[in-house]
Amino acid sequence: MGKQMTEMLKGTLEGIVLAFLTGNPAYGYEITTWLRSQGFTEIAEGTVYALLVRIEKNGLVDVEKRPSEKGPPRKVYSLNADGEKYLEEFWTTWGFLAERLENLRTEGK
Amino acid sequence: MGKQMTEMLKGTLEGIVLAFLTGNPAYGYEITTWLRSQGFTEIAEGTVYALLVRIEKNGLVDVEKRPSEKGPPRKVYSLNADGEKYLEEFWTTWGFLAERLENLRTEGK
DNA sequence: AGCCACTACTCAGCGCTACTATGTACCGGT
DNA sequence: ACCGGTACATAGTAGCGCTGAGTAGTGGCT
Repeated sequence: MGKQMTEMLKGTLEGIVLAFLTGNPAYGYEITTWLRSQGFTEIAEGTVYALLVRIEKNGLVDVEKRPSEKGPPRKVYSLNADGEKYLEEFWTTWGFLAERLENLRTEGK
Repeated sequence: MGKQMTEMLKGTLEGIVLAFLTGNPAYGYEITTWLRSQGFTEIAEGTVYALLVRIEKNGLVDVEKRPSEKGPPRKVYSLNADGEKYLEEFWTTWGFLAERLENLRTEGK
């Protein structure tokens, strides 16, 4: 993956996943597949699982184990109240940053 | 500083500084002051100087030492050809990310 | 003279996140 | 028996921004 993208994903990947989870419970493998379909073709599986462990530990998601038709049981993650609040803050932070950068890109300075 | 902002700045702060430097040579203290005026009130001085050392080492900027009216001599940084190229790639990367996030925010998924 | 504020740069050590690389495990088709 | 697809896990690494401290020069105030 490009080094720039790797660095830029820090902080944003978490928001992306939480946003995807909004009203849409999903499991790790599914999230990875979705990310790839969105153009994040080089995001490693391990990265996603590590992120899921983290947001679970931080209490942003609820987890439910479900048997799979194929392969090992799935861990289905869904956004809880704390996660929604955290996601709101994420959008605020990102909104500020995006606005500043958009200004820089268009105006020059 | 908010933890989310800290993480999100990784990768983007560099681009912000490089963008500021476009056609506008500046020194560390000046850049710090400008960042604060842009709303990045909590970015530490040390962070900026470390970033400047890094982009200099990576050959993205040229440096010129100039005496100051007040205080120690200034190190004035200006974007060079490699820096401009790097900045272009930054905008491409950021553009992709911003588009994906904007979709997520508005559409839902 | 002594003190303080502002200007200006430096550096060691830390925390966090994404990546790399590898391993485990279940199932179906051939 | 083997392979490919599904599904999860984890130890170790690299990179970036932050913390906290230090060094130095200038000018103003008392």
